[in-house]
Amino acid sequence: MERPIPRPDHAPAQEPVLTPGPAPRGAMPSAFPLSFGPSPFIFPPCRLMSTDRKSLEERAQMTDLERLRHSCAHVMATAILRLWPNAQFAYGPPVENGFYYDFDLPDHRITPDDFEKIEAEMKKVAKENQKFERRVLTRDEARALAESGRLGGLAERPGHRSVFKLDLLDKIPEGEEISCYQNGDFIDLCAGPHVNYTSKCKNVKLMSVSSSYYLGDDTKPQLQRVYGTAFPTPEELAQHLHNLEEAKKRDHRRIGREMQLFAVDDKVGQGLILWLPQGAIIRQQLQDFISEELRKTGYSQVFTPHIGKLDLYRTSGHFPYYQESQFAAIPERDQLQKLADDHCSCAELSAGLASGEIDGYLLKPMNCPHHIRIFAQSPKSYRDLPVRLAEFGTVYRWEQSGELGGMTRVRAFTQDDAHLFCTPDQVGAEIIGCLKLVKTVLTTLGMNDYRVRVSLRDPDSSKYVGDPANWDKAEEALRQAAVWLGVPFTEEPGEAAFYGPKIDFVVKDVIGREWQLGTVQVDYNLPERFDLEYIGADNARHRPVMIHRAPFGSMERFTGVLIEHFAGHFPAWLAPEQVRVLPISEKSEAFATDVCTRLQLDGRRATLDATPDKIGAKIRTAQLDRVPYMLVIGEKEAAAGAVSVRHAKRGDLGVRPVTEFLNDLAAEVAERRL
RNA sequence: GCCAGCUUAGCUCAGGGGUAGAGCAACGGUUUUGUAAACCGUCGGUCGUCGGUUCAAAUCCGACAGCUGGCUCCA
Repeated sequence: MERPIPRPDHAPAQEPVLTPGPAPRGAMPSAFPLSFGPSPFIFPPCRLMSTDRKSLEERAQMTDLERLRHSCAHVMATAILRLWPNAQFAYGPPVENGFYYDFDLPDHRITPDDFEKIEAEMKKVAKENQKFERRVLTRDEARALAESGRLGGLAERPGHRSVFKLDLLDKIPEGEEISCYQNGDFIDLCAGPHVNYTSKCKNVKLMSVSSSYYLGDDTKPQLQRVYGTAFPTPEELAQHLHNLEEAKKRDHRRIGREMQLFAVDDKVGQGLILWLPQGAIIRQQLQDFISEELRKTGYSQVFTPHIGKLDLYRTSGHFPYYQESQFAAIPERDQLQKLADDHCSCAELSAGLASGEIDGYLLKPMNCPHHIRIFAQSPKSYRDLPVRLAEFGTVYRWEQSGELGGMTRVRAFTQDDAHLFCTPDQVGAEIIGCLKLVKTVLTTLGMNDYRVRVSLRDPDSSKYVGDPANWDKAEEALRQAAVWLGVPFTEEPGEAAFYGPKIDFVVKDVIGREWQLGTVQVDYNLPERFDLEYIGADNARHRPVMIHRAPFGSMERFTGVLIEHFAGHFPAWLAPEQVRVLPISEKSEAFATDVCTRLQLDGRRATLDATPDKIGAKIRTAQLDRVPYMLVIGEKEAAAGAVSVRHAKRGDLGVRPVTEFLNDLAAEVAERRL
């Protein structure tokens, strides 16, 4: 899992760049400049997880619900063993929405069709009301049980050692207490805690089956994993299942299709988002909003191309270190032809591209090298700093096909990117500036349900680039900025990348998965690699500090999260269609057309529903299309020069003069009211 | 990439070795309508693609593509 940490003094070309090697999985390596780390910025499909081993004390702090679910995992294992006695269990923790157990079962593949059978067996185990009994073991006793196949089994299983339990046993540090839990015939290596009797494990439902690698490591054996959920009462279980159904209705993929916001077309390619006209409106509004804020806060907007020379990314380090996360390099046409004439092999081509003997281009995985070269276009004085370069820059990442899906896990995405070049003394103020921007935008959108992670350096380590005094200042600035934000935050020492500390914003999607949105990262490394400098007040050359920031990560992911946040009911300023004018009959159609035209002239996105439907049907259609404002117009309104206003969420708002409605809506849009 | 499940009309889905089904949408007509569904009719699919088994394949088998979930929130 640990990757070598690229240091500026390492020669990139000496790395074994051509051996594909295991792709980084799960927690992405956090070691690269801006970065292919667990940042969105950065890497779309990264979900968050901690890799620290929990202490026994921490484990004992399980909530009651977690304890119940953990016990349910044991009950499920018991049931599965009754059906397939040869199952080898690995581990079965409680997780956020339930529990799972990983096991190897060579003679049978579990499918959802088996759930009924397993659940029935689980109900029997619950009915038998077995007691969960804890026993402390010596390492030798535990080992003997595992050797006989007894651990994670209903009986001794000659010839079937408890292989995973043996391995897990080895992972328990010397001096830590080793214990097992028994319910009925089932004995499992387990730190606990558990509920007292299996009768508590009645309200259970198996949810899904999947595969997983042992320890999440794709070089280890592949196991089957069954997910389940459990609650103290049947009512809570039913409520949970109901909530899941409701959540599915807000899934951005479903709403995106219903509202025709975006599409993924397999003729274009997996993980490549097509913004449909309706979705493009939303994105354009968001970008306009962000750009407006950037102008107010002293950013300069730039544009850069979608590719750059390979050498640029050799210098930045992206190409050598993250090759497996990028689209393949594009060789120069002339050189390619020459190589073809020489009957050069693909291996030679790869090696040539890696070593630099063959020139080429790369679809850009990040915007920073381009921005760095913009900074370097002219000599800089300390008076020029900070330089803030912003771009809605589209970047391309090679994700494994199984990782792709929706707008949150894609292969091409547009970052609301910016790079700030400043003096070490300016870092604190710049960080605060970034956070203010984030807060402005998130507040405007009513998104208050997020948390923040502050990644700090490990004080005992010497692996970091840059002056420790500057790190201290930057870390303190990040911490203060997090406090100032006023949302829950955690400080995570040792989680900083080698090149600088950072702050990440984390939100949950409707299915409860956590995603990183934005990030603000301090970088002492890239200025070094690109030999950036400015002339200080002392007339000497100094190295600037860079800050990477993408408050929303990517427009794709952010829009996906927004769709779910609003369940498709966007505020008027974002809504693809803001107003639908609904004449009651043809008698009032002329006036309705007039109103619609006035709305359009006023800059509103308005349409007229001239179908022969009755008003109830028109309202229903507009409602299902999630149009925020409906204007009902009959003969009364036409006579009075008025409209009857109905809001999709707030219902009937009464009859108002046309001009009043026009002005109010214009103000609502201009102020970006929710 | 790997494992599992899935792919039938624009959408949601039923069916299933022997002439392809429903609702909604779309289109045409009748209705001139007051805050979440008027009525009648019409159109629409080589059942993801390719190959195999069979007298016969949407159905069974295989490959491929795509979609969905998962791939240590540690005994």
